[in-house]
Amino acid sequence: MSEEKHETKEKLLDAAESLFASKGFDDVSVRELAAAAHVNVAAVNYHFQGKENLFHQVIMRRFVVQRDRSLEALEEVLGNTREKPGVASVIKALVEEYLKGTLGSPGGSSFMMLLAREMHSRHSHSSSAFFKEMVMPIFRAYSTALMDVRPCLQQDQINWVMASIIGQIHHFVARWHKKTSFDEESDEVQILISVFPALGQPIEEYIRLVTDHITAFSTAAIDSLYPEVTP
Amino acid sequence: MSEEKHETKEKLLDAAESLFASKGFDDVSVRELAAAAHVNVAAVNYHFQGKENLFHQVIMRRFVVQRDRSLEALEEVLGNTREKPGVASVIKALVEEYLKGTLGSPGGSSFMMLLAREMHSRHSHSSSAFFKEMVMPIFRAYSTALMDVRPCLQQDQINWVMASIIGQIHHFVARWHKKTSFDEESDEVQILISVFPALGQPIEEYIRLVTDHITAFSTAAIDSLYPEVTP
DNA sequence: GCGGAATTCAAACAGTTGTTTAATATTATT
DNA sequence: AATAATATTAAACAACTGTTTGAATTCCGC
Repeated sequence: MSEEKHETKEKLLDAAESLFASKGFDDVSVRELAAAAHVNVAAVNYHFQGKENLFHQVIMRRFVVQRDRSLEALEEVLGNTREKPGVASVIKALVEEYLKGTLGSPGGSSFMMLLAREMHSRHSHSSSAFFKEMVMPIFRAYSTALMDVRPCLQQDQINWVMASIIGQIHHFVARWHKKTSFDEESDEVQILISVFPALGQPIEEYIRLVTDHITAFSTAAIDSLYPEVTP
Repeated sequence: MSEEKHETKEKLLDAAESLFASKGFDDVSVRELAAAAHVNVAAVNYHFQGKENLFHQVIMRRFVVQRDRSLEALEEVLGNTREKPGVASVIKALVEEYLKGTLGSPGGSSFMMLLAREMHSRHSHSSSAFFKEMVMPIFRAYSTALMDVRPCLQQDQINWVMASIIGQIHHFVARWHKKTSFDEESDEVQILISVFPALGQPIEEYIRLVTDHITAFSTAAIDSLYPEVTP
């Protein structure tokens, strides 16, 4: 056969990624995972050591690429020597890369929602490691970038601003997730779209609109609250 | 006895509110609920018709007061005839009342996180009704209020702005929830506090700081993007 | 092709889940 | 006080959970 080398271990990871994303950790049984991967039930405990660990590895495999893409996008903006980057370009890089990573691939939004959901639950597993290795690097990189392009910003002020931006991003991701994970014709989704027409657009356009809004909104706030000191 | 009239139905509702809030829907068993309410297991199916419905009624009972408080707070601001209210006062009312309602009472943050979590899950039950009766009224009331105090704002622009504000609110609620629902001494919480010192404050101070920040941040953005047309 | 390790498999395990049953107790009505 | 409606109870139900077992199979270096 062609791709016979798809080991059961990877078949499980793939099936798990898709299933966990769409139904959450608790609502996927080990048997369901095994069936979707065309694999025996015991495989989950043989290759990984239990359902929890499988979940854990699924999360890691996916989020590592998101982290690296975010950091690369920032470097690209900062390394653009043609013109000195401003607050807007840093924010735009953060928002755009995050949205592309989360909403760009199929099931991406579900996956990020799942992550958010599971991070606030008693499955503390090594969520601390996840936090330190995945979340913090992005946070720090963009914080220092902001400090570079707007030197008058205090660390304290940056933390508040970053929180506001990330809060907005999550919210718009959640909105898209709600639209796609529910029945498109359902009552609730209809109302949601009617009150927020951007949701009716295709995903690329939605990403563009949201990126532009968050960037404009946040940049305006920063420029107004912490204006650049003119030399 | 004094308050003997505590029917099992209400005892169950009380116990369920507390338990659901701290552990989520799936992680609370019917037997656990019954035990906490000092009531027989079957009571949950006799008085309500299954666990799902009990959960549903718990949510409603709690959120109705939150909705009414939010609407009252807005009326109070708008009815203040001493001086014409501005964008800032409307936003402040929205943020402050929401934070007080969610973080003010014990287990409040858990409850709102639970709500957010469960709304994006296959428990579609009549979440549509919840959306229409609880979320939309608040959304509409504050939208029209914003339009009143800043007439040049288009409906479309208001929707974007409201999304940004609500996104920020949820994020700060989620941060507090994470701090309180985890072990205070845990690795992750320590990092979180170190990177965001406001979390180390008592809850009243946290609410005040967050309210002021979101209000200032969002007002600055609105004033800059959609300035008042001077007559 | 043989032998030993690595993998797959059906079956069983030990719990827990939400819900139902049928008997009992309580309350309200006549 | 007797009757009917309502509540409460312990026990059982059937279905599902994640995990383990031990035999059967496949793989791979020799």
